Amino acid sequence: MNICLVQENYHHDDLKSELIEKGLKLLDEEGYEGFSLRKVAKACNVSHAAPYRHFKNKDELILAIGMEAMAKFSQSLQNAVNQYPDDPRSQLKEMGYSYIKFFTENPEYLRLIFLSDINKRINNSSQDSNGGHCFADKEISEHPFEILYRAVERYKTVIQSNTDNSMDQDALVLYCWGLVHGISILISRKEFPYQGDHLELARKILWEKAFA
Amino acid sequence: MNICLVQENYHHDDLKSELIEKGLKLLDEEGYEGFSLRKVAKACNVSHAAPYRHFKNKDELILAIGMEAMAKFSQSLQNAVNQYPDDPRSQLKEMGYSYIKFFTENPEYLRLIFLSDINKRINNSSQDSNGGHCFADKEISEHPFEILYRAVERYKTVIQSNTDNSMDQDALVLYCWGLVHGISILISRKEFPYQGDHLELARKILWEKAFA
DNA sequence: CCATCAATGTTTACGATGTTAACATTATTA
DNA sequence: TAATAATGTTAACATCGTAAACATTGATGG
Repeated sequence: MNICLVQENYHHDDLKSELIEKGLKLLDEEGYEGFSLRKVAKACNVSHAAPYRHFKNKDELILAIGMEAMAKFSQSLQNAVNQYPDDPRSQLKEMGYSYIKFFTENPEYLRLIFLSDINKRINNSSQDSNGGHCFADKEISEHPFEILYRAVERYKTVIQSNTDNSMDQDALVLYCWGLVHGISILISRKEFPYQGDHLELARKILWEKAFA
Repeated sequence: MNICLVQENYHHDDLKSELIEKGLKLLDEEGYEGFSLRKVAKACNVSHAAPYRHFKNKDELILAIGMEAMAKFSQSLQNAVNQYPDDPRSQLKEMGYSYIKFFTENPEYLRLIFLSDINKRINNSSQDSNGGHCFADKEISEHPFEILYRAVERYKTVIQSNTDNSMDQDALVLYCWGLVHGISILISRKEFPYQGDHLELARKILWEKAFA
């Protein structure tokens, strides 16, 4: 009955992955508050203590789910950059737009990343041992922040050759990151009252003002 | 023993206020995760079911606490504006700085406002009946968003007379709000890696770039 | 091929929590 | 002063995270 290419685990073929997958689904359906270990276990047809064989506790499972979301996020940002191989300014614009679009389309991911301390955990573990290029055991390109950071670096060379803008790198990164992060949150959480296409408005801001 | 000017309630003089007050304290001390109705009740020397006489459920208490925080926040923004009675640009700069400073100094408030759906609740209730100038039964000046919105309005008249900046009001508000909101979150949650005075960096961004 | 063992899943139990219902007490008021 | 509404308490229940004891299964070495 159970056809599976990679029979990594026995009893339940790769329960670990299924917990993450079903957990992400539960998170989407019931939101962060409605999320519980026991529900995830039930969704996997498994006793409520089974997850403890794969995750130290609830936070560890949420962290793993967050890694999954973060990987998709990184991929989305990287795709945006790749659209403009030789145009740092457009790279940054498109990446900013993707940033906002991602969280607008996945509001629960935003909650997840905000609530769990994923970012801090990732930053810590990346300093530890593996040079910062690994999300737990999930093979992944990069931390979203690194993608953004380097995009800003390239952007900086462009705007400095044109105008004599003297913002240093740190300030510029905080400016760019803060802007897209804040807009993402306001739109995603529907805190910005506006009758119209929020994403279009955001796009206009990035293209015509912030990163123009 | 119990000396109190306003004996609003009997058994326990004004338990409702004390629940909010002790709740805010608990939130500061133990964070959002460590917050529980029963702990708050215990902090007030009251049975764990007593809060239900004053709040429909846990969320309602958290909402009330959030209102309290929001009122402080509004006050902080208003103070910033008042520093520059006749200079819209400086008003916006100073308000943006206060915005960031407030959340940097009260990280738990940020979590609170983010986690509870305070903003949405306020927006809804402000459309209902009272014209948007009331936080539940807490008398308060204004919703922080309104203060910001009107500051941007005034700012807009200034920048349009100087340059021919054609951003419409909505875009400009989202730009300003998103920027300070995002920077607040990144700094408050220590997600922005920087060895230096974060607040100074933020101030520089607002003064020399974003709202210059 | 079988015995051992580690990996994985189950059952049971415990304490904390949110919530409700039934009851008790106090302040207000008719 | 009696009735009533407001407020607080106690008891109970379901859910939850977590841990310990136990069971089962797949892998491994003789």
